[in-house]
Amino acid sequence: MARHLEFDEDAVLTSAMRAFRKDGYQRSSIKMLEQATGLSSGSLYNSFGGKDAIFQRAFAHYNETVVKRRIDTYLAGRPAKEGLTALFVSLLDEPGGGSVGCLLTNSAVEFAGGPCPAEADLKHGFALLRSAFEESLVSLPAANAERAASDALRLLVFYQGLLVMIRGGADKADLRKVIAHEIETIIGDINA
Amino acid sequence: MARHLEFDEDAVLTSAMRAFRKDGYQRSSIKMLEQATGLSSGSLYNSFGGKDAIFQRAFAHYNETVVKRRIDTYLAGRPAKEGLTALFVSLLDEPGGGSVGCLLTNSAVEFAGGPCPAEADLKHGFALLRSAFEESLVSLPAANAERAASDALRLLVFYQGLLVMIRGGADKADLRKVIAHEIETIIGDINA
DNA sequence: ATTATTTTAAAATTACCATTTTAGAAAGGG
DNA sequence: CCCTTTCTAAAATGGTAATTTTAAAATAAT
Repeated sequence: MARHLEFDEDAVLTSAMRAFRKDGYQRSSIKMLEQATGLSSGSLYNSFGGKDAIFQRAFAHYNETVVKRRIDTYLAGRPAKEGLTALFVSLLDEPGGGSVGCLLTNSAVEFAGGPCPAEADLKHGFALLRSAFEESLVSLPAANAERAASDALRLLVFYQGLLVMIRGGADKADLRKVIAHEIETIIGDINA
Repeated sequence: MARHLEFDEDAVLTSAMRAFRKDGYQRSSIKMLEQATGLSSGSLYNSFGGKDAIFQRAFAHYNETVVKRRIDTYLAGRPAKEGLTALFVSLLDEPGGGSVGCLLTNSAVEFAGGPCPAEADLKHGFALLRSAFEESLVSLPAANAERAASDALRLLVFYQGLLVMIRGGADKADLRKVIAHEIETIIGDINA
């Protein structure tokens, strides 16, 4: 047989993920991925197959780590209002002021013209968030299943818009107020 | 003196705008812009200066035509609820099912890492929408100026999120329901 | 220790991109 | 009618992209 891989795949995917989050798929060149991961292009191609494949793996890694952790940290076993507010506010306070970027938002926009190399992961990421929002909402005492499903999508729309406006340079304090209003009215409406 | 321009600048900007909306700045190569506009690269460079300049001009054109027309068509002299609903729903029904894309959304995301060649136009486009939303909301009988300003940003966040989710392939009927709920609660809240 | 096999690094390849240059065609003032 | 200016088209340039190939280093079973 032969030797083992010399690098930690998880660490490489995390680095690649960071590059894609910050600069998008197209602007992240192989050269930048070499610098970000510490691997040479030869190793990257040998280990993953190509840029598309690296992106796909990094995207899956994003869903499994960033998205799921975010859901777990803020929503799991917490009252809906408190958890959702904390989750949305946390988007404002990301290291670098949200400048890391959301792979879901970025990819939905970047690949709107054609197919995304991680199409399934994109859909899956959206579904993860939507289900988590829905689960949080149905836990409310006065919850209605059908309405929770619709409001979960509404929160997802709001979530994506928030990330766009953060990237667009909107004022953080203003957005904080907007988050409070949005969540209050959605939950207030359910309880009404 | 010398001869005149042989093409219609407005028509060229409209074509370039369409290309940028559909494929973004980076993916719209000069070759594609040649095909879209019918001009050769020589003429494009001679007339506009370069890709950045074409983008900037196309962006300004987008604000002046698409954004302003949209505001005028749906919000001018109409009750807030009716106008805003019509405006947001119209995003779903764009030719190609919203696949043309919004230059504001796309650019905010595409240029989040660095500077946008049309930075001022990007800010201006956001401001146009935000002011229009605000104006629509302050016209409500029970309006409060401060709250209207905040709710206008909230609508802008929602607007951007909607465009992301349209590009991300969300179900149109579901989004229609979400739009109705969002506008109803914002306006209901003001009247309450 | 040898050898087969894989990893790695670096150079080579191929393609495309933005831009410039060059050469030629088309005005409009004199 | 001519000649300068500006427009257009096409080829040329320089850079960078993704990927492949080549060669060397490393490893693990025999």
